[in-house]
Amino acid sequence: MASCGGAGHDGGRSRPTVVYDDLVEVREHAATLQTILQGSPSVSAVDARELVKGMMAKLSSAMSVLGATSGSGVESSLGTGRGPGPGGRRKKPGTALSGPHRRSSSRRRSKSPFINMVTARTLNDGKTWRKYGQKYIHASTSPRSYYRCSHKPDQGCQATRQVQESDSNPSEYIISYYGQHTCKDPSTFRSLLIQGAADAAPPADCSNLISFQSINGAAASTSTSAFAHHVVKEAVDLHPVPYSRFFNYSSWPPVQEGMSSGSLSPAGHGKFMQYAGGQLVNVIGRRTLPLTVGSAPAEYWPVVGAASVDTDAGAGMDSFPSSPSSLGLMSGSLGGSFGNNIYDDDLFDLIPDQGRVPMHMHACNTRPTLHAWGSSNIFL
DNA sequence: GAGATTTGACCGGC
DNA sequence: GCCGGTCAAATCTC
Repeated sequence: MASCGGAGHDGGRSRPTVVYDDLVEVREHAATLQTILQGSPSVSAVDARELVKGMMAKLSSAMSVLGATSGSGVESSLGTGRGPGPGGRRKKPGTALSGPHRRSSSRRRSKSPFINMVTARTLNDGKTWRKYGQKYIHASTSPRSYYRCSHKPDQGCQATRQVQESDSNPSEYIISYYGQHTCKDPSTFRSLLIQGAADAAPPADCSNLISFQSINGAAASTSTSAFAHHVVKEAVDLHPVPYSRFFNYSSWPPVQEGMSSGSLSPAGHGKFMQYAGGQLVNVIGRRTLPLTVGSAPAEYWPVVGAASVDTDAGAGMDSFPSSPSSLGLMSGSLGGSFGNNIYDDDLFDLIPDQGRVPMHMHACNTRPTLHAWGSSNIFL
């Protein structure tokens, strides 16, 4: 009964132990791969392939374990929180809910599916949220705040998010999103656009949109691109759907000196934007191969720096195109293939171009562009 | 007064 | 029994 937590998995190891061990191993492999990608001649592509294979297997194992707990497990070690915001109740009288106030209906409903987790510098992501709870969770020095969409009462929007201060960087928040916005708030206009543009039947699972385009837009003809292709193919082979939906290859091994760096834009020195969880995520990487599969917190990829979001009190969402359509993609190469899958929102990759525009984009003065979703893109 | 936040209690899953 | 997610009254801000 009480010990049913994970005894059935992997020789009696507890579930957290299994996951942790697997992830540690993946991290080690990733580090090795980083070395390979940085041009170590002593390791062949075959070795890299084997490493990737091992990583995929471990990740699959970890995910299968986490899958049972759906969402709650992916944020196991979130950091510290932040004190309550301005306003609100100052003190609580000694009222205790008793007798007539006691609630009888079920309080714990099935949790909305985990959508995404991002690191942000502000809590404003362009959506309107209503805080409904705050709690100090176990082993955490600061509270976790619970928000639901403000439009839940009137439109039944089931989107929720959990906010906690980043452990590594107190100025940042780790935000986990659950459930998809179904409200028609202007802030979710992008979703409506996507919906409207979905005339053409999308692939069965658009969340598996992948781009192998190199970050500077150059042809993906290097061995690195080939490798990237292989990485994703491995992922697909091993984990057709959930894998790609869970992991974000945007942060995949930084491709550095090894690739055709000559054409790399000085301005494109490693930051690019990604749309994640309804937010524009400023992925702080280096010459990262913008290989994107689904959505997932960048921190799952230890090779690259943390992702962060800066919408700065909403200004970011106001001044920055918040959807593929607003970037002119709906009628472009994307066509109608950007479907109405609820995960599609997370599927486009934004990278800086060399141009500079007065667009509000934290730590990135470059003009965001989308990858040329063309023949190099694959629907899985 | 309306809407948002705070916070202790409640409740279900593990 | 513990822990985390949610409820809802009390309270605050505008």
